[in-house]
Amino acid sequence: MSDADFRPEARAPRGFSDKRAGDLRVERRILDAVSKVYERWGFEALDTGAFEYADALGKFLPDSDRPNEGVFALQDDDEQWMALRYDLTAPLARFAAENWETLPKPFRRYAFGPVWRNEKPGPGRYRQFIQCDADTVGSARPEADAELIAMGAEGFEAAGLRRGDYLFKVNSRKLLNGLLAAAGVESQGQKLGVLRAVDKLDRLGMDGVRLLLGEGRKDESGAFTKGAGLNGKAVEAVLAFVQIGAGRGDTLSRLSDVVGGSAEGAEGLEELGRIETALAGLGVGADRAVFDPSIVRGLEYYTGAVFEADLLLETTDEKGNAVRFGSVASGGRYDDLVARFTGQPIPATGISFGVSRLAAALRAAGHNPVETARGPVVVIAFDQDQMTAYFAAAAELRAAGIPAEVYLGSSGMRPQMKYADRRMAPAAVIMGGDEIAAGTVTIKDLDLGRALSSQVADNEAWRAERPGQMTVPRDQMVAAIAQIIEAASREPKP
RNA sequence: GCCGCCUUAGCUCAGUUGGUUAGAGCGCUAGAUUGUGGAUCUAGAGGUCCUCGGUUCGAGCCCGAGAGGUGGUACCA
Repeated sequence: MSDADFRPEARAPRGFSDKRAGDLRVERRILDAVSKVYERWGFEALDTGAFEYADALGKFLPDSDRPNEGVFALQDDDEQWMALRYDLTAPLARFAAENWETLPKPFRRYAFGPVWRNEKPGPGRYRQFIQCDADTVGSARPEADAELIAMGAEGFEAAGLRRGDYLFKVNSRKLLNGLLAAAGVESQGQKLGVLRAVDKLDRLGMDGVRLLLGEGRKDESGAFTKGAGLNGKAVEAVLAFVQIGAGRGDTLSRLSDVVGGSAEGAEGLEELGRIETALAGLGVGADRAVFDPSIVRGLEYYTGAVFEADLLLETTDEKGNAVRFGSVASGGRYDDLVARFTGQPIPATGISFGVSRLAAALRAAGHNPVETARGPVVVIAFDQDQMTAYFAAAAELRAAGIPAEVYLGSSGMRPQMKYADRRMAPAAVIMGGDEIAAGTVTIKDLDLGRALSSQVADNEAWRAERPGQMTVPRDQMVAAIAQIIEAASREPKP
């Protein structure tokens, strides 16, 4: 095949999705609402570039053998590795370290934008997606954690969720660490294994987690997952811990019986107590945030409080099957991340909204149905010699704040009407020879026609009736169309 | 990464034990209707049957490998 014969297949790379007007509107509305909440709480906006030097991103460093493991990386012309950011936290840690001397401390910033992960895509799992984060750098106070939780709850409601649709679950890494220390578990590998096992509680149940805490577990397909290798006593201690149950003050007092004995556990408990006090002051009750020892988050870097928000509302896909969205917001305390750069320990805590996932969840729940985006008023290009008049009419509409366009295809009138219909235009403007000679315009209320069309079976009658059509003096065009649009926004569409 | 299932028109799918020119519905384009959207009728366009290799006189169908999708599992900063 010669080069000239080659035809590329028109397709988006897997894991990357095209978003049309309806999707974008939902997404922007969420970003806008959540950003406003963040600003109201005193977080300043920060935008950093899509790329970071790879060594700033942390654990998953690209190298020449496997440059794109986990991230999308490339080598700059000075041979330094750069990679697309995989979250907004690593760039913040870099920025905070770089500018620490001059920043007001604690530094409170929010950021939103796409992040990229080079991993296997799946349904609802993309290689590019949008996050919206808020972080406080330079405060070790548990109240900073509590504030993020309360603000996250406010963010959900601003984005369109109702109270009761979501629930924050809060825990502290220090509790489990203290418990494991008291049980004699020291190895980092074992601790990580415990985190991963507990993280699967909702899926595998208590028995599955028990196996994963001990020797390991064989799943239905026969694959074997190696366990954390705890002894029987330690396994039962962890299971007793995660079964304490979710709640507020009651949960804290039950927790104190189990982990109060160890120094780190007592410290974690004291911090959760201060979070409880702060949440109470902020008016966040048990209907919006609870303590739940089974929430651990898989990530290694968390050092203290961890939390995530689940959606409680019922959602179904196109086929009516129930869909469970994972957590749509999550976060926690990471006191060591900035120290990677500065050597100085700088405490930090943050929350991250999964905007794309929240948008999908809102749609699935039918809260914010993605309506077909409203199109512009279409000025029919009836007579090529009158284009000046058409552009003038469109300009006049735009000046009045009404989206409008002149049809710029090459088809006749019928396809132009079809075009206006398909764009969901509220109205079409017709200026043929008759109208121009008489100093009038014909305006067609397309919504009215849409509503009437179901009752008309025969095309003769449909055409003769000219539903929703009126002819008005040219200088009343804008007013007439404004009236049509105003009526459309008041009445629900058919 | 590992295991199962799937891949035929833009979409949803049918396609007989392996047999001539691969079909349907929806959608799309045009006409009926030279200045009018929907419905109806008529006509039309649209296919490397995922790819490569093998078996066979003959493969959409059988065999092997690969790719993509999907469900589970592992990982997930």
